[in-house]
Amino acid sequence: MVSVSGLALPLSERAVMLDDGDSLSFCSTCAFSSACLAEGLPKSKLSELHVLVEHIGPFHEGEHIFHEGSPFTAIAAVRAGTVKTYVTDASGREQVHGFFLPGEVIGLNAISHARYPCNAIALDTVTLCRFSFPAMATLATRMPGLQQQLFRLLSADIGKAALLAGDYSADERMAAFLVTLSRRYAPRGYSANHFQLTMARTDIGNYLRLAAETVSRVLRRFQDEGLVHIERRDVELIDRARLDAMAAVVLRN
Amino acid sequence: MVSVSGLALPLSERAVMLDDGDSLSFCSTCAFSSACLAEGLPKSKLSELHVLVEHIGPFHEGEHIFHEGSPFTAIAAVRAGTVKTYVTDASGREQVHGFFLPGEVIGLNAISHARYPCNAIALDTVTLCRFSFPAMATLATRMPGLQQQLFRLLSADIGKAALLAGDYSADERMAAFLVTLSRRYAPRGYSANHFQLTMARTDIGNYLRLAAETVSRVLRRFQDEGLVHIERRDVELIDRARLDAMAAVVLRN
DNA sequence: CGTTCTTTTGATAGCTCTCAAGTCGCGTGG
DNA sequence: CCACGCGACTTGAGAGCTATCAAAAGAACG
Repeated sequence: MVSVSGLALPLSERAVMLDDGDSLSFCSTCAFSSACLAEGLPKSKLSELHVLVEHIGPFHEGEHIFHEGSPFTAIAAVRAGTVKTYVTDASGREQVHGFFLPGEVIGLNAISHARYPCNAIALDTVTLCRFSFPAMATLATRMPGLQQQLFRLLSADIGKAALLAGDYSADERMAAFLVTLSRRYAPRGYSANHFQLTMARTDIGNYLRLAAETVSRVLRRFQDEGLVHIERRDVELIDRARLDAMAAVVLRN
Repeated sequence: MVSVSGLALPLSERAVMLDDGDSLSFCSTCAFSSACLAEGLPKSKLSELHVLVEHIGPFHEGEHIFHEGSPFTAIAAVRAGTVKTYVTDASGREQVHGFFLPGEVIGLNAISHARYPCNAIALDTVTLCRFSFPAMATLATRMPGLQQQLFRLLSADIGKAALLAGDYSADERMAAFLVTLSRRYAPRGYSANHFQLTMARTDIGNYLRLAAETVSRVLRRFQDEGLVHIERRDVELIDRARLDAMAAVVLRN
């Protein structure tokens, strides 16, 4: 829980990484790819965007990327690893807001209050692309495509937050969770039906608003019913059709 | 449920209202006021923004303002009345996403998919300020203040959606609902502790993810405990301190 | 190889939902 | 003006889903 001293504001203070040579293969799957890699844009503008980007990390499991209440300076795209965002309520219980996989953007909900409204922590080894938000907003006035992309990202996050707000059964929530993970992993080159959970059962429960025990029981039953095969954090989706059907109630498709 | 023919796309098709002379007193409480009324801006730019605005309505109780799946063209600020946004799930049950009071903005969650992801319906007589979004985005590239305002509005909506997603008791949800209404009415010139509910118990339940009967019971108990005085849709907050305390669990302040 | 955390499994309790009936208010029409 | 009818709201009883408490099994780590 306690952050390592000196890393209290890591998203703004961390040393920039040397180029690891993997930029391009990552960028093509990132949420900013259409802006970063836009082929129709003049090279001068593209380089302006790339100048904004700082590769930071690695953050190790349990390290915080930002804390609730810290001044907002930057958003960041996940390059590698998984980030969990969460808040701790009055009674000390954790409420997980979301998990962010490679290519996804953290910090968007901090714009309105100029402070991060939640904590962000690395669930495994995480590297990030950091974008100074003031600089990015300024650039967006000259790059309508970038502005559009930011509007779209923000708007999409409104919808994501609304999804889990519905009153669904434990089964529906769990199915939606698994299917969503699959749909986010697949386009990034991971297997759609076989992946590793990077978060604990407790985290899943705090995200889905279920007790960790309920998570365990539902997964057990899903396995008994032939929907999935699960061993520790290794997940294989077996009956994808039925899972999709259960998840559809939540995901609306 | 069925929209009056010819009004299927009212937000984009409705006739523009004549100026009712009340623009300024409304605008000062609207979410765009800082942009619309910005005093530091050149008059040329201000007039550009005002040109974007179309006053539309009135919509009467039960009339739809937009439908789920309709092409997204515009966002709108509520001028008068209350708007409810909702979706209907597979089993035919309504999930209310939010209530929008005068000064608040609807349609922001439609940007990412270029379609409205939910329905919007008037709970009483509603008038709106319509903003063509493409035009507004274009203007935002020349008005950094407007762009900032849009980013902030979008970002704030992410947080609003996340609030109700937590697992709170019926009492906490209801207290948060009442306190939030009060806090939104007050700065718009309404009484902070005495106001009318514009929505049915059913709507409140579908918003808070409670059965309508539970809403009724909780309100009854709040009254028995001296927290509020309620008669039909007339609400008076009595013990504001205790209500705030209960709501704080949800609202995080 | 012991310690610790994670996960699983079981038993019980509790909150809220569902079903059902009854009350109230309001608009309509006689 | 009043009776009627419909929808909104209230109130009660019982069931169900999930949380909580408790304990044990299993994996990870030094």
